[in-house]
Amino acid sequence: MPELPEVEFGRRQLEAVLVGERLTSVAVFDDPIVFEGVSPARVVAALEGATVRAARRRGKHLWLELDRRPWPLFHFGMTGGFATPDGSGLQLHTGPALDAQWPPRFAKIVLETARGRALCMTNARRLGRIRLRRDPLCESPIADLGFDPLLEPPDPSDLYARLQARRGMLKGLLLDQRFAAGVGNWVADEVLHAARLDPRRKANTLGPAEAERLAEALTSITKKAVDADADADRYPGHWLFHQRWAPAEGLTTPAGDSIEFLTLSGRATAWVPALQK
DNA sequence: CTCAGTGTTCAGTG
DNA sequence: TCACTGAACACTGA
Repeated sequence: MPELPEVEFGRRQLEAVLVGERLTSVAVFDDPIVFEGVSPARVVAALEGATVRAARRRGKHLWLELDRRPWPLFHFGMTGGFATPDGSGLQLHTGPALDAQWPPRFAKIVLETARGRALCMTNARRLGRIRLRRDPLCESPIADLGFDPLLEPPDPSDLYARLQARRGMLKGLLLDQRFAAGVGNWVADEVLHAARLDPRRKANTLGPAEAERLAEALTSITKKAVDADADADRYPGHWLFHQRWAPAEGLTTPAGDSIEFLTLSGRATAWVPALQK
């Protein structure tokens, strides 16, 4: 998915549909990959009858706080999202848009509540994971995450110090979840675009002023995307986002600067050489 | 048929 | 051990 903005959208879905509700029916689709070998029976036993207290997010990870443990964790990998029977929900890379079909294609788990609400997680490419943890913040994988730009806006001088200790390219560093949690491929490019930094720059070559621009961009880009409900149509028109998905036709920004496309740190990368140094 | 792809992990290297 | 790179994973849709 699903990067920080889309995952936060998912958290709000969980909150709106499930918080305060008792889970009366849990249907699990047998998938040893998505469930990491945890048996369907164990997942059902953990959730059925429990009441949802809260929906939390850190980086690209989501979890539900229940009135008993363990708690379920959700990670989407590169595809999927949550869906409800009314056909709403944000689905990424799952092919056809949600339709009347329920549960939808690629459903991995369906949760139903005592008051008749329902929510389902889909995951077409099976790179996502559903896990059970007793204390998510203190256990892998969430315990290994770096700062979340929304939950813990980085202090510019702290960020500068951490950049000094890194020799790799900014692009690769931003994608490292132990460095900054929730930054994915398009967010990384958008942040570097906003901070006017070349994605190939080595982290330890940045000056304090550049580190400050990076810190500011990390919070402002993620905040704006979340405020727009991860709806690309509501993202500011000058964002690189609008051009990066169609390189063939969008080789320049609205301002007329050319956009460069290259694979960096193994990911498709877009930037504007005239602006990003 | 081939290939890219909004993520993560692991093996290999320095 | 750490930091970094690139391949692998699994699957859909163009």
